[in-house]
Amino acid sequence: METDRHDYTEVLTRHGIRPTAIRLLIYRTALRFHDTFSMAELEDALESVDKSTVFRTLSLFAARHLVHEIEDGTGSTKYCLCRNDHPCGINELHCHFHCESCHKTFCLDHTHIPVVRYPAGFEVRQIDYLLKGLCPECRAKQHSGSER
Amino acid sequence: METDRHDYTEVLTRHGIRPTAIRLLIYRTALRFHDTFSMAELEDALESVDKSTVFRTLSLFAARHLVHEIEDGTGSTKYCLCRNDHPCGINELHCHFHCESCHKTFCLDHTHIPVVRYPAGFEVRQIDYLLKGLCPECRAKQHSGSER
DNA sequence: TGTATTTTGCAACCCGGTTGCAACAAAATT
DNA sequence: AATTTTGTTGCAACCGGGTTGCAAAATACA
Repeated sequence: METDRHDYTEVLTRHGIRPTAIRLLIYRTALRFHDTFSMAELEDALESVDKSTVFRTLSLFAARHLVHEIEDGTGSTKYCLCRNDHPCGINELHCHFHCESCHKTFCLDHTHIPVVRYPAGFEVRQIDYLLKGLCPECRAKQHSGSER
Repeated sequence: METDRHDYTEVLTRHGIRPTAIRLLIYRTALRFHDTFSMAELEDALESVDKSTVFRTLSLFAARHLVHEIEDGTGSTKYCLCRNDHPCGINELHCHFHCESCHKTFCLDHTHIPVVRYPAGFEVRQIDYLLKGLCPECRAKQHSGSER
């Protein structure tokens, strides 16, 4: 839980976001999550920031391609920091994995989304690829249990 | 808007679902949608059935693999009838396309989801592949307009 | 036909997300 | 530096899709 004192002003400005104190704080806090996080989780980690501010900040970050939004089927949007410093092209997107047991959603950073051939006429701007099942931990737990 | 009088009792029973009058009605109504539909759309098409019943019926259908649930990022779950008469394997799933302009979600029935190589330890049970962008109609409209 | 079980409708609720507005802070202007 | 303008934040209220408890109705079963 060490506090990151590095200054990310430049990161925000590069994305066309005004680096207010709260935005920098939110960005620093988001960095602590290595996989995805929800608005609520970020809110908890922040304590003193209002939920509407967190919401608006994440929306802004998403619009400026600083975070990705992920629908993992739980009904609550997840976010993850984009490690690229430019808007991700279709070929740079990575897959996500949602564990149906512990409900964590993982970034498979090294697993790129394969682009399918789709019918003519459609214009694709974004792709989501979501695997669902059991994460390694939950799988181990399950097997060690009643071996069902 | 013709009414389908065919009897789908057998379809439901084959999936382990008791064929009550309402469930048959809901199934027949769902058949009228060629792409995906939301709970609300189905409710409208049904008129006289309560929303909780529609909800519980769709949940049951989904649990019994009679419909697929699709998260298209709008926050409202979409459904589509599964045309297979057995639970779809990982290799039988199809992609979906969500239009960011008209907000319709299409089934790309003939575009199967490519299965990626994922890190060891994960157990995959389900995959969602969602393309987002403009559907052919909206794309045409946009181009014919101010040609921006 | 009477009893047990399941399904349905109604109403109320939950909760993540979203918005209007006033207070506040930062930036631009004089 | 003081003032005006613009953008940001917190608060509270709201919205809407989804979900649940419960009693009534329908269905299965003895």
